[in-house]
Amino acid sequence: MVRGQDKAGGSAGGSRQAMPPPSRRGGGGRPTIGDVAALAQVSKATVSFVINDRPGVSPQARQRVLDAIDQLGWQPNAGARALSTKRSQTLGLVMRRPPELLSTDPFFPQFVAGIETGLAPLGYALVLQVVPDEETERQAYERLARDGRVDGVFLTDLRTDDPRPALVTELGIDALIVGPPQHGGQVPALGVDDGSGVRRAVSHLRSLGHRWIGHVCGAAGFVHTEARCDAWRGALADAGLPEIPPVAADFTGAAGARATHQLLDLDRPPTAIVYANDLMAIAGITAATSRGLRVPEDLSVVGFDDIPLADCIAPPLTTVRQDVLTWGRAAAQALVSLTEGGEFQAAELPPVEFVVRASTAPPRS
Amino acid sequence: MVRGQDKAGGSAGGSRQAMPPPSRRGGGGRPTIGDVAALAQVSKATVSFVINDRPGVSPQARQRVLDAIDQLGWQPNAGARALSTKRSQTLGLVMRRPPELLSTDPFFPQFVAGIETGLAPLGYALVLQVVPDEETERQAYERLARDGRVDGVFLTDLRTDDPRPALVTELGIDALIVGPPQHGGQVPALGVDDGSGVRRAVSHLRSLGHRWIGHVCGAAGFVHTEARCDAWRGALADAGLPEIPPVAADFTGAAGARATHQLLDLDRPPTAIVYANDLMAIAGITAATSRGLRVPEDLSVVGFDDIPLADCIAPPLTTVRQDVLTWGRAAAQALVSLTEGGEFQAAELPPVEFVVRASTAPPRS
DNA sequence: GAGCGTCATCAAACCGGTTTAATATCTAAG
DNA sequence: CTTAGATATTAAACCGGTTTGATGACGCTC
Repeated sequence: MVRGQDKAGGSAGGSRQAMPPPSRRGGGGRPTIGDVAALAQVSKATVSFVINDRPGVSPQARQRVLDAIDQLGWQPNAGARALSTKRSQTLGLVMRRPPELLSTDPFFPQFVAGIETGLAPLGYALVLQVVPDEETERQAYERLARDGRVDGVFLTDLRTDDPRPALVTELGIDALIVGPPQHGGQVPALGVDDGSGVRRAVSHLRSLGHRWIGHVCGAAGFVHTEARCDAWRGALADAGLPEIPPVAADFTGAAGARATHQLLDLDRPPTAIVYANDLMAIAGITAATSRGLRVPEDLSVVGFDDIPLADCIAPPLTTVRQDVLTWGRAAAQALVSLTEGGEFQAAELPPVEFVVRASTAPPRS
Repeated sequence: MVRGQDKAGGSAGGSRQAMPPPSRRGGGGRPTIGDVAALAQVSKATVSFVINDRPGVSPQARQRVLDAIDQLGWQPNAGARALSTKRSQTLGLVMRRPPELLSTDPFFPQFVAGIETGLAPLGYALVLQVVPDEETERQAYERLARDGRVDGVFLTDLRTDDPRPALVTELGIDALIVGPPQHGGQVPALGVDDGSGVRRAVSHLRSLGHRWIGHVCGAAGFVHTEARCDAWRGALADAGLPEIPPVAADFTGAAGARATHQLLDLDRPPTAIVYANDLMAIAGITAATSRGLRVPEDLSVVGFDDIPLADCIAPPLTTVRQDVLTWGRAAAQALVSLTEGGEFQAAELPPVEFVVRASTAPPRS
């Protein structure tokens, strides 16, 4: 296919007449500097001068170029990226999270390491972005997609009504949701069954004799938080146990302690509590201990994650362990195969592991 | 400067005579497919076929190309990267660490987040690699440098006699050491004074009345481990306190517990222990408690890092907090300015903060 | 020995911004 | 009115791999 090369011939200058708009490339291709130049009726060089803020451009031409850029939604392709192949051999991971909260989460580093072990043998690289809010997040994905820096992106920490599945579909970039499949199902997903861990915890506690079990869930609005909460309700119902309303927290130690006190302040406090992560569980143990309760004699505690510290505290924490490393590796392989062949087959992930330590025991009475 | 374009004219085939080797580009430029083609006396296309394992190349030509590639140390530039500018607007971070150990470290995610907050406003991206061993690490840097994927790299977790400063100098890529300046001083460095935190800890314990203080240091071979150990010795000497030989550990909870028992098994056990990180300190508290000691009444404990959990355990951990986020941001800005202007001026970093909580108290007697 | 098919080889075009060098236009001075 | 100088403008080359289309060499058959 022939594409118009710069401005059509004829004497420069003179009167500028309206021309039929040059044909845009069809389909999903992003606009180019040539498209902008054609639309603005200038040369590519002038467009380049404008976007690089170089002198030698008349205000009129500059404005036409700016308008054209705006109209086409164009932005310079980072370094005529991955020039011939159109493939950058690079995947993107955007984390939306307040930076100061990142270190509370054992998931992130493990998952990144897992991605890397999956990507390295395939010759792929990973570009990482950490953004503070939704607006920045959106911009990050748009930039990543438009300048062709990545062949595909991971979507983590999906929220209920998350705009990103629609966004990546609109941008036309390959994406993989890290977590359970979404309702719409537009974007492929790869995730372990969060619920099975919770069910294992409930069944463990029930077999110990617990009948009155509380739950401290994670930050509201996250898909996996809802999933775990639902699983908890389901597990209780299946076991024929009564339900204490789950207490909302946000994965931080402070919130975990607060939620624990809230549960223990009930007229009939639970004999066991399942937490949505280890950090809150450990804070919960400390909170319970400070009230004179002994763990596990007076209160059984189950965490989630199996952070390295879970084994180092007193009592060692009974918890749910996910093989995040393997998960990350599988996700990497799945996304690469998606961007290369278009085919996606959900890999088999190892099931969550239930690690029984010493923070759970039969209830007192 | 004119560069030889493909094979010089003349009829193809026929006798192959030795030609004077085509002039290589001078200086720091990496060799190109054209250089390889000229040296192998084939066209660029043939080289491309060879390196892409496509059919249609005679064994002889293939071998000559492979030899030429080998001789020049050439590898294909990833996508004619950052084509005109020669700048990828991307920085690289290579973490050499067993993937399963990554989540023990609060430094990594915080630092990455800090880099990102520094990089995002400048329009830079970060590519991340996690490698398991030194060989892979070296390869990672070489690839990153040769295919021009990054403009510069961060060097973290520097070891004594680390090969990387020499490596990046040899590869001719900009680099920034994250940590105290190195002896050679070839590569600029940006780091907080690890020692001051240790000195603060010792001075705090001394003012409480402790005279017999132990130290559990981190994994051997790391520059910052040595720095903290040296600082500890210096602080003891300055304070006129006797020195218990520091116990080597490796930053894991298990090692922290082991080292703690080792210190408490001494004929005259210390009344306070300073740990090289919080994880070991918390494991140490648990170990001491399991021996019937109370913290802080019978043993004072000081950690390092101020992980989110430090505040959630009993007793809350007295520890040294570094502003890793700010550090990462400053490192990002410094490395960008280095790659862009060549100038490096060490930014001012906030000093470490000493957080007094409840794991330290005056000694018993 | 002409005709055909196969295979190795390479010149040239291409990807999309950047930069150079040359041209066109305009103003001010002579 | 001519000319020098400044300014606006753009065609073309360039960066470095990839791919195409064409050419040439060779072996085989009739």
